[in-house]
Amino acid sequence: MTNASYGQFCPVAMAAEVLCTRWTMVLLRELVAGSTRFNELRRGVPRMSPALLSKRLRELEQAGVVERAPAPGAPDTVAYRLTPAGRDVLPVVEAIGMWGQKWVETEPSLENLDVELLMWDMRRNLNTDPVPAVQTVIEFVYPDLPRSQSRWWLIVEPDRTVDLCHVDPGFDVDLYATVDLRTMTEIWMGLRSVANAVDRDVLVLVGPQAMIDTMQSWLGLSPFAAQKKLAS
Amino acid sequence: MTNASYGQFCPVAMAAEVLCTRWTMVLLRELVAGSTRFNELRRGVPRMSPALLSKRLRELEQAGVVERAPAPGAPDTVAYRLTPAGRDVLPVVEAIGMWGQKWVETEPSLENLDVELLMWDMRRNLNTDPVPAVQTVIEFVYPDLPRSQSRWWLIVEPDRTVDLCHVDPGFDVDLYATVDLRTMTEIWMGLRSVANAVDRDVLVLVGPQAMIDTMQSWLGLSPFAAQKKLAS
DNA sequence: CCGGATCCGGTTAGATACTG
DNA sequence: CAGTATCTAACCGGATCCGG
Repeated sequence: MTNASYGQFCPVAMAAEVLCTRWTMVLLRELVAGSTRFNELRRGVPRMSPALLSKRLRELEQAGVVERAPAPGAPDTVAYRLTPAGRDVLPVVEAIGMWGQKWVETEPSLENLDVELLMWDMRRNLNTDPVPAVQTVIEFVYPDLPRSQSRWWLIVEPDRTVDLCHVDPGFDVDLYATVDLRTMTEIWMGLRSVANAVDRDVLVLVGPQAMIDTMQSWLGLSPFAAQKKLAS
Repeated sequence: MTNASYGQFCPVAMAAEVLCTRWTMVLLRELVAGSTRFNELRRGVPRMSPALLSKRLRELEQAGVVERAPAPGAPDTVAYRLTPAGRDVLPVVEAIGMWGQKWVETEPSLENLDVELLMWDMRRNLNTDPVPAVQTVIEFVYPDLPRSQSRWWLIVEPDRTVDLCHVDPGFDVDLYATVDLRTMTEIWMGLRSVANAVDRDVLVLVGPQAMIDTMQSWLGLSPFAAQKKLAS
């Protein structure tokens, strides 16, 4: 209907009609990662226009990949959730991510840094297991960014949920990390280790030695890290 | 350059910029399957315009996924081959194909039948192991198609190479298969078994009983069959 | 035949603003 | 919060043509 189809009965072509339109795979990554609200999805794909996002969500709904439902707790708003078919795109997203991590030249895309996207992803992928079971606050300071974007707080609650603030929440800070955006992005992508960044003084950590020593593990990294090199 | 990028450093987004533009995944399927020549690729994606095919091949070359080289035996023409990065898209193509086989409604796409595409894929995916090591000729007759498209010959040479003809090659035929295009497509996609089609008289096989009995295995099916149902 | 290039009309996507 | 509306730029499909 909206898309002219590839006109093939091959499963690859049939799936590509649904999954390989512009922005769709990136949107699916957001859904797989657990975002459900329209504006939550928008934060994950900030350069996608809301009109196109709305259109893609409707197409995915039509294809049986997502379903719209009233949001729990706010029945007058909408939550988008993956159907069983949608949850089954996880292997596809993983395969694509693995390929990208292994084979795409990172230099050009390291020009497109976005601190909000980075912090948002860190919030989502933080590995809370090694973090003590009391409220823990980590402040990130990016001296190279304008003041309005230079300070971020990750708050791990005792129940292991993670909050992200970009205004001072007023809690005591357990660990300070001062770093430039590019370095932090490289670490998060698995292109560089915490230890290496500390050694070269591009990442400065202030806090309990135990947290510093385990940072590499609780950072969690992107699900695609460990795929390539650690350019050490 | 040609595509506005997603502007994200996430591996999924970076890979999707390269792999998830229109027609690209279907083209990669052809390359993974072993096609190398421009017009050979065109036969695999008959509804893709040659201009766009040319453009995509250049983009994939630029991305390090394919490489152009003089064709062996015809040095004034071109062969497109996958690089190591290109061969590594196989898991992606497989994941997408598996998802399509499992989750895409087949009814609409069964409207887009194409006998040439089907026979071309059969030629490529025929499992020659169970076929005797002498020249073996199988004739497919599609009574529902116009005369110019109704008869096809698959020739398995003693060295296990497979040729496809749509004009009578004049060889003795070992096995005749009379079938309608939709049924044969369903069988090839794994949506229906040979035995079921024979039972319902929509597939008529004439030839040695041994070949008939093993047809389900030497047909080979698409690499994605066996993923779902056999709607029996 | 092979390997494209060129032109043109229709569709899709991006940017920005706005609304219930 | 959850989208529309509108306008413009980019892309795509289809046909045709061209040099070896």
